[in-house]
Amino acid sequence: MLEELTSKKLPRSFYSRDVLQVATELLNKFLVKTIGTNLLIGKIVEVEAYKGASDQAAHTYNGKTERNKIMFGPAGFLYVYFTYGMHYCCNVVTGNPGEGDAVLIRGIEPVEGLEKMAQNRFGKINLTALQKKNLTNGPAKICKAFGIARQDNGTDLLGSKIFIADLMPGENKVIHSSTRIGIKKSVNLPWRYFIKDNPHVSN
DNA sequence: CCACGGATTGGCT
DNA sequence: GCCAATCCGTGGA
Repeated sequence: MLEELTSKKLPRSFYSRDVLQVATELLNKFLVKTIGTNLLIGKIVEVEAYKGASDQAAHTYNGKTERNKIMFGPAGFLYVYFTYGMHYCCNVVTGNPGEGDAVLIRGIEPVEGLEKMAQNRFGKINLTALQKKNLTNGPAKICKAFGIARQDNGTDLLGSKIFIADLMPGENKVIHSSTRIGIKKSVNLPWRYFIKDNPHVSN
């Protein structure tokens, strides 16, 4: 299982492209986190692109700081930030070093490791229908379920700890786009992408 | 040095 | 539908 996943790991060249291109192509890919011999796997069904130079909503818009420096680094690394005093969200860095572009992962369909995700999110295994629906349909929920936090900021997605794999190449689902959620600047940019009718899309 | 508010969530009205 | 929770990075003084 892990060997097959590893063989389908996305290469650096996948991430080193325009952020909008990477964002749309991250849909239907599989986020993998290894915890010892256990695996957490989920299909990415909703993302948002943030583009440092031209996007006032991007954390990198006003230049490099201690907090956002990973976003200014090379593509294929994880940018994890802490917000609202209690939540973590994770992004995939794209493009060229110095650009400050990244894709926020906002919605995931659980595939493997359901019990571990449930335990991480709600502290129990048997979930109500509502809890199942709310397991990974939001950026901070995903981080909680996957156990992604501060210590994972700057993780190389070409390593073995956290990576993204193309398990079902050619799968052709309908992709929609819209404006982004929860921001107050650059509100009109249509840089949110999601798989139509998938129940694990937020909102 | 300090005040502000955020790429959110969940609980209560 | 509304709002509190809860922290720390950021930017202005």
